[in-house]
Amino acid sequence: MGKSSDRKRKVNLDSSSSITNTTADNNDTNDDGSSLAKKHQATLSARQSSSINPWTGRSYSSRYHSILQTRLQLPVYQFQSQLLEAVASNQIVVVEGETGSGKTTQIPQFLVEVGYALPGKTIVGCTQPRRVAATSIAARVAEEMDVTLGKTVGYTIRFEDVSDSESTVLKFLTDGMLLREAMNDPLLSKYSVIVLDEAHERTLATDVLMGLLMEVLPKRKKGSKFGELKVVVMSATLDAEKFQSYFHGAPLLKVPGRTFPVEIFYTAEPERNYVEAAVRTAIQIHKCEGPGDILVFLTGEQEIEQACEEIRLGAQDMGKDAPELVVYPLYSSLPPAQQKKIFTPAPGPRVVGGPPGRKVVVSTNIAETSLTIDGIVYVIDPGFSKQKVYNPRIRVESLLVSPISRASARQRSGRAGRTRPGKCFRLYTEQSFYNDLQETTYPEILRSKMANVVLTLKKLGIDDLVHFDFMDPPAPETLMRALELLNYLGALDDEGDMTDLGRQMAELPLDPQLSKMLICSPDFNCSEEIVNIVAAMSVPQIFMRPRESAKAADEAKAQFADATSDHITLLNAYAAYEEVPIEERKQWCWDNFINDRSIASAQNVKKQLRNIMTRLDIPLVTCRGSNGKYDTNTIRMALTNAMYMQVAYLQRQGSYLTVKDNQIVYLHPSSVIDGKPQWVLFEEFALTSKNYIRTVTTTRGEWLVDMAPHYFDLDNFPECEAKDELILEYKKKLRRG
DNA sequence: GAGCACTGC
Repeated sequence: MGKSSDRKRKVNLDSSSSITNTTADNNDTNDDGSSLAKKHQATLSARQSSSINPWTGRSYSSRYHSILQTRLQLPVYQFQSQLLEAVASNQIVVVEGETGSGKTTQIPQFLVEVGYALPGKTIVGCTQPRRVAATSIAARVAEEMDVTLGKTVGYTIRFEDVSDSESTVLKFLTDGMLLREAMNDPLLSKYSVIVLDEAHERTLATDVLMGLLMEVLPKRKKGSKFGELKVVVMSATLDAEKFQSYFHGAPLLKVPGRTFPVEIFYTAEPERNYVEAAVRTAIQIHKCEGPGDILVFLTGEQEIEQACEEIRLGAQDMGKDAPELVVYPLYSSLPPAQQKKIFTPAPGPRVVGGPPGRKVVVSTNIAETSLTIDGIVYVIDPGFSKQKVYNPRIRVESLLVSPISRASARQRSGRAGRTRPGKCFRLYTEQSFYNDLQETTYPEILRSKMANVVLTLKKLGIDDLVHFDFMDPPAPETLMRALELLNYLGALDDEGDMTDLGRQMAELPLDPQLSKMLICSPDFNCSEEIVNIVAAMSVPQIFMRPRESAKAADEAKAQFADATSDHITLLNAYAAYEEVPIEERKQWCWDNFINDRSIASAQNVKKQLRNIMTRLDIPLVTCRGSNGKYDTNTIRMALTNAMYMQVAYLQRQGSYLTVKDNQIVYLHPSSVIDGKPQWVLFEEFALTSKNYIRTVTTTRGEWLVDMAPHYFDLDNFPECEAKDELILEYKKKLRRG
């Protein structure tokens, strides 16, 4: 885009509105922060007294003015000029804002109002960890600015881009989406300001973005090719200082929130059974405390359903005269209709003038950040949640019930004070709170496999991973494992440089093994089948198995079963679903114990993958014969080709031993695999009552020897039939030359 | 013979 067209746009903008561009140009090199801020202030005053909306050129609606009145009450308004001054004179500013401060909706607006964005040229971007947040905040802000969603204000999430390159000046997007954009535009050239919201959550994407910004900011100083890039990092209280020091002493602005005090109670003694204690406490509150709803935090579906049942029974025991108590479970795999029930108001009194009823929500961590329930006055916090842990030694990611952090505990108790003063009952001792709990939850980057992150960073042009400035650097062993895997997959060469295959893999929104599987699948003549398998594996569990109808569910699944492969079973179910007419699909899913939300999102993923495949020139070919049957051998070969490092072999005792790590594992009972094959490859470990491997496909020694001769170290193999078979295959291979 | 916390591309 030439300079003259830029100038023209600017002129157009200026003539149709009162927006002036004091900083976005980066031409005002003589200005210091405070004079810029004064200009901003003048601009804002002009704006606020105007009756014409500069973004639309139309008069403001009456709704705009009424919303403006409430906006002006938000605590963040007191800090508007301070913030703008800090942003004007610094590249990075850290904002610490409590809930209710209004920072998320207002700060991005302050920035566009003073001209940081130029329509069609630069925009202000604001990241969110979750899609719902990105879409709902964008909608709210569009309403506040009295503009059309998708024009002046927009959002971008996976599968959905509601923004416009010509007119959008403020865009909300998920942190993962911004990372994707960075892969094609490493200097983030279309952004003039990036607001990283909810940075304290420390999602994988936020952490990578922060490290990336540390590299990008020196290249986006004033006067650089794409102009100056500003960054506003927004965090909840407590760890803002950590962000400040990470960003080399960037100014820190503290914005107070607006919440009510919450009284904290601890138990005198540690509780042995936290579910039972939580149930007891809920009943106790119902008996003894004033009106107000209760929120109970537990760790998983089963625990929650059990606790709900016990609380209902406890309430029944109180008799018909006690006020009514309604109990709702809440976890993510619950159908949306049932999730919405938590918002139904608590029941009224049983008799006119009597004490009102009460609502109890028993929830996973979803209620800690993702969902806010109004009217909660009491919180019960047993102090646990399920957390992902990664063990690089055995290369296993698993879910473990673990103690929460003090930051989480404070977040949970805060849920009691959103509408009025509340109480929080922590089912552990005060001593335990201070001595046993960690201050903050380990960031996700320290609990995850790094293969995908490493691939992303390489694609972003960052070669020196060892010196990449992570806020919390992952363990060297975790990085080593990632580099090793990517080398095995052929994404990185022996020097650690990205290969053409690696570049293609980075384009796909998948784990590296799955990317490789998809890219190489045409070699096995089955990319149509592999894209279905990969899509079905990228979504939550498709086969449902409710405890009360386990047998029927197993029978339904058996119709799709392929005795050699859980992966192909998944493929059969998915392919059957696609054959069903759209209007009958919901019923079909119900009849066949298929999770309809899940399989529908698999279809979305597939659509996206096929678009990328077209772009990368990966042909779509099928191994389906004229009889409609798959050549399952070639599918299993395609699986083996990408997953030979996740292989286990049968031992005499009937258990399996993983190659390289020598872990004893067992076939998961949900597997449809027939008998005990010699060689299996597996998708995941499930560390529960035993070390299970889940989603398993039988493979063959000869394929492994063909596809991954370098991977198998026969000298260190225990004596077993699998080894004998492998040796035989090697000999055959030698003879073949 | 069993259990998927929560996100995201």
